Amino acid sequence: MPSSPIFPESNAEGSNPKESAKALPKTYDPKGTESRWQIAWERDGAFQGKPDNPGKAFSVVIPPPNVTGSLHMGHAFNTALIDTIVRFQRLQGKNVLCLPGTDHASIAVQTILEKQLKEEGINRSQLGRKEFLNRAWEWKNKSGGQIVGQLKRLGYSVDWKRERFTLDEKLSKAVNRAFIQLYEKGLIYRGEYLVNWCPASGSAVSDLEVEMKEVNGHLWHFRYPLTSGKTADGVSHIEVATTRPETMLGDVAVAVNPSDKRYKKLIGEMITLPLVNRQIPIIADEHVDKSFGTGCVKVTPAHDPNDFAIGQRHNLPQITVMNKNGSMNNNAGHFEGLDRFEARKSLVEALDKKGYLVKVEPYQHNVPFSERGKVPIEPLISTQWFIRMEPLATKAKVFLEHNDPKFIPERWTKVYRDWLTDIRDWCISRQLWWGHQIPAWFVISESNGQVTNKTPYIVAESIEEAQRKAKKKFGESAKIQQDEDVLDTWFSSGLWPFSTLGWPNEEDIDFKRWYPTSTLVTGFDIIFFWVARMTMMASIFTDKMPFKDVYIHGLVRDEENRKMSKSAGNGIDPLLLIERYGVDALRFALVREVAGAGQDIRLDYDRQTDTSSTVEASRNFANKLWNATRFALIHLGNESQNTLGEINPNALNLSDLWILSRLTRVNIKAKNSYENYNLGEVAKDLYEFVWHDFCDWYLELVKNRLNQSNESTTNYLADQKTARQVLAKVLSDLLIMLHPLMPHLTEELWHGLTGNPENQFLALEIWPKSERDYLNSELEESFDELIKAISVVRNLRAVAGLKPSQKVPVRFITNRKELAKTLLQAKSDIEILTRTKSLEVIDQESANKNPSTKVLAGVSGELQVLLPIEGLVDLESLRSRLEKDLFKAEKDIASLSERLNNSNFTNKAPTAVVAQCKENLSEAYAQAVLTRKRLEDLA
RNA sequence: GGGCGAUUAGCUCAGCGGUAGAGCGCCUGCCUUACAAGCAGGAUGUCCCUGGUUCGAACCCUGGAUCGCCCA
Repeated sequence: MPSSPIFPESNAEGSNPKESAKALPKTYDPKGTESRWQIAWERDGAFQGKPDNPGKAFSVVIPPPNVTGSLHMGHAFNTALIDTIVRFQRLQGKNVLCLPGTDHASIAVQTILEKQLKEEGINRSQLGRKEFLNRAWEWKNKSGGQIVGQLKRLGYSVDWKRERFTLDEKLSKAVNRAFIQLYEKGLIYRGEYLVNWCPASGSAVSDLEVEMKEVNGHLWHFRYPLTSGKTADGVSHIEVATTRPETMLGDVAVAVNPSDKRYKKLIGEMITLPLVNRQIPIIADEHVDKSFGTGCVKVTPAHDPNDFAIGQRHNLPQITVMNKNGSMNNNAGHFEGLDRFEARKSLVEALDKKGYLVKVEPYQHNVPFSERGKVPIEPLISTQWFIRMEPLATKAKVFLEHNDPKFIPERWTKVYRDWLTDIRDWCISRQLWWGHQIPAWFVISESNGQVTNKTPYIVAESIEEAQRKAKKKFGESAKIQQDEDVLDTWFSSGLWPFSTLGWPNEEDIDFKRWYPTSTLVTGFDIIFFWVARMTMMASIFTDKMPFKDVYIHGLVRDEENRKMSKSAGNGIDPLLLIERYGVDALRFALVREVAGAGQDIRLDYDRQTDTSSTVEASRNFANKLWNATRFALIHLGNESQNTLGEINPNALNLSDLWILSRLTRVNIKAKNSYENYNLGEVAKDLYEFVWHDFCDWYLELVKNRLNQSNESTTNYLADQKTARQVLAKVLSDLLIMLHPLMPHLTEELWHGLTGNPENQFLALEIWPKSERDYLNSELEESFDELIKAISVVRNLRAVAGLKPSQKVPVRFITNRKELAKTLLQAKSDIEILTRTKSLEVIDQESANKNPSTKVLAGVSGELQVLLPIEGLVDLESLRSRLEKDLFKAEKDIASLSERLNNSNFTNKAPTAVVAQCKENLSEAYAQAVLTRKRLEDLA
C-alpha cells in the first residue's frame, strides 16, 4: 500500500492548517488518488460479500466478459452503470454482493490456440485432446483474463475473492448437473438436422451466432432439361435461378408454386440434373415465391434450410456434397476436394461450357455469416445435441405475466416476450475441445467400436457412473467412450447467476443470502443470447427468475455514430481516456450521457489527439469539486463536521437556509433517480447543484463571511462558525451523493474533509438523511430574486463597459417590500458580488423625493437598477440594451393579453396557470413602463 | 415484409401539455488568494414535414420523410 497520507500537510501536527491546506495542489491529479483507493479498498476487503452482515440483500452478477477479451468502451460503460448502482445500494445500508468473473469463450480461445499450432505446423488432432487442453489452460493462466486487471482499473467495487470462471470446477459441476437434469426431463435430445456449420471453426453454431449480411452476389440462371425430352407444348427444359450454384450437385428436385400457371403442366415431370445426370422430379410447393427469379427453385435439402423443409414435406432424399471444412466431398464427382467457392466457379464454367448457363445477373442478397468465424455459414446436416426450448420459454413467460423480471426501459419486455414466443430449439453441441465436455458416453461396444447415429449412449455425472449404467444395461463387456464435443459457452453463461452462488448446492450460504439477484445490467444486444437463456435456465433449475430487474443499456457508438467493433477498427480505448482524464471523469461522462435510458450513446473523440470534450468536461467537474473542497479545507482548518457540532437552525442566514433547502431537494431527487435507474439524471442534477448552486453562489457568499477577520465581535464569530458548519455539512453530503459516480475522487476528498482514518471508507458510509425541515420554496424564490438582481447589475456593468476594478454606487428602486427587505439583508453580499458600493434600496416615492443625478440603468420586473452616469463608457450599447428589453416586454404583453382576453383560456385553463399568466402580464407592464422612463432619462 | 428507436442551438443531448434548456464550441471582458481544467457577461432555434385533438402542442393522435437497430 502507498504509505503517504492523503493530505499530508493538512494532517501534519503543529502546522498551520490554513497554510498547509493551501499547499494542496491547485488541480486534481487522478492518478495517485485512483490507485491509492483501489489498493486500499481491495486490501481491506471493502467490497467482500459477507453473508452474515445485516441489511437487506442486494446482489448483482456482472456480465462475464470473454476471457480472451480486452477492455473496450462497452465494458467501461457497462461497468460504470453497474458500479454506480451497486455503490448507491451500499450507501443505502444494503448487504451488497457484486460478483465478477469471465467466461471461457470456446471458439475464441480455440481460434487463438489453433493459430499458434498452425505456426508450429501441427493441428490439434496431432497434438491430442489432453495436450491441447494443457496448452489452453496455460494460455488462460498466462494471457487470459487481462480484462480482469483492466476492470480493476475502473474501480469496480466487486468481490474479487468470489471471482468466477465458467470452467471452474464448481461451475463445471453445475453445467454437468444442468445438462443431466434437462436430459432427464426430456428437454435435451440428440438428432440429425440441418445446422449452421461454421467451416472456419469446424463446429456447429446456434442460430443466434449467425449474422445476416447483405452482399453483392450473383443470380445464376440454369437450364435444367426435361428427362422426357419435350412435352406436348414443346417445352424441353425448365429454368432455375440460384445464388449458390455449387449446391446443385446435391439437388433432388425442382419446385414451383402450385398456383403458378406457367409451370402447372410440368409438375410431376422428371428432370435430368446436368453434369450429375440424376433424375429428379418437378414438385409443387406452396412456399415457392413465384416472383423470385424464374419462379422455379432447385431443391437442395442438405444445404439450405428452406429446401430442408421442402424435402421433409415431400419426403425427398438429402444429398450432402460438402465436407465439414467447406470443401466438396465425394458426392461432388470430379469437383471433389475443391473449396466451396472454387467449386462454384468451376461449376458455373462447366455448366456454361455445356450450354446450361442462361444468364448471370448481379444480385444483392443476405448471406448468413458465422459471427465468430467471419465466414459464410454452411448449412450442413449433422448429428448434434439440442435443447427443446418451447417448454422452457413457456415457463419463463409465466413469470413474465407478473412482470418478472422487470425490464428497464419497459419496452424491452416486448422484445424479450416476442423472442420467447417465437423460439426455436438450441443446438448446444460444439465440435471443439475447450469447454465443458458433454457428459454423455457412447456404448461403442454396441456398434463395432464406432460412434454412429445408432450408437446408444448414457448420460451420467461421471465416467464411473456411466460405466456402471452401461454395464447394467449392456452387460459386463460394455465399452464406453465419452462424446468428444463440448457445450456452447452460452450454456454455462445461462447458469451464471446461480452457478456462481453455489448452485446446485442450494444450501450454499451465498445462494441462500443472495439468490435471486437484484438487478442485471447489460446491453440490448445480448437479451437473447444471455438474458433470456438465464431466465429460462433459472425457471427450470431454481423455479425463480434469476434477477428482479433487468436494466438494459445501449451501445457506445463512435464519433460518426458507428457501432464500435474490433473488425471495423473504430474502437476507442477507454484506457487512453482514463490515462488522460482519470477514470472518474470517464465514468461520469458515460453515465451523464445516458439519461435517455436504453439509448445508444455517442462519444465524441478526436483520434488525432486522443481527446474527448465530453470526458474533458467531466474532468473539469472533478477539478471543480476538488477545488471547492480545497476552499473548504482552507477555511475549516482543523475543524470538521464532527468537531464543529450541531447546526443551530436559528443562526442560519438567508444563503445558509437557501443552500440547505436546495441540498435537501437534490438529496431527495438524487436518491429517487438512483433507485429508478435514472443515472444520467442524477449526474446532471448533482453537476448542476455542485457547480452552480454550491460553487457559484453559496461559496461566493460564504467567502464574504469567512474572509473578514478584524471584526471579532461574538456575533461575528458565531456566524463564521455557522458558515463553517453549513459548509462542512453540504460538502460532506455531496461527497456521499456523488460517490457512486466518482468513487475515487470523493473517497479522497472525504478523508481530507473528515479526517477519517484511511480504513473508514466513504464507500461504506450511509446516505445522508434528507432533512425536510430545511425545505423552503418561498425562501428559494426570494433567493432567486436576489440572484436576478445581482445578475442585472452585472449585466449592466458589462453592457455599459465598466471596468471590473471600478466600484460604483448603485441604487435599487422597488415598491415591493419583501424584495426590498431581501436586498437590504444581502447588502454587503451584493456589493461584493457586483463590485459596487454604497448600495441603496428605496421605493419609488423616496426616489422621487431624492432623485440622484445623472443616473441611468436597467429594469428587471419591478426592480429598477440605477448606476451613476459618470464613468459609463458605452451609453449606446446600454441604450440598445434597454430597447431590447422594452421590445421583449412589449412582445410579452401582447401575447399574454391575447391569452387572457380569450375567455376560453380563462374559463378552461387551470386557475394556477391563469394566475401565473396575470402575474407575468403585470410584471411585463411594469417592466415596459419603467424601461420607457429609463430610455427617456437617457435621451 | 414485421417490430422498435431517433429527428430540438454549430456539435452532443435533456425537456414530453402552460411564453424553448444544459454541456461543449463561439463572441466580449477579466490571472478578482478554491479553481484559467477558472470567473463574469453575451449571441444562437420554421423543436423533420403534415393534418388533427386542445383554451393552449416540441410534448398527445393521423399520415409521411430521413437515419439507425432488431427479427424474417
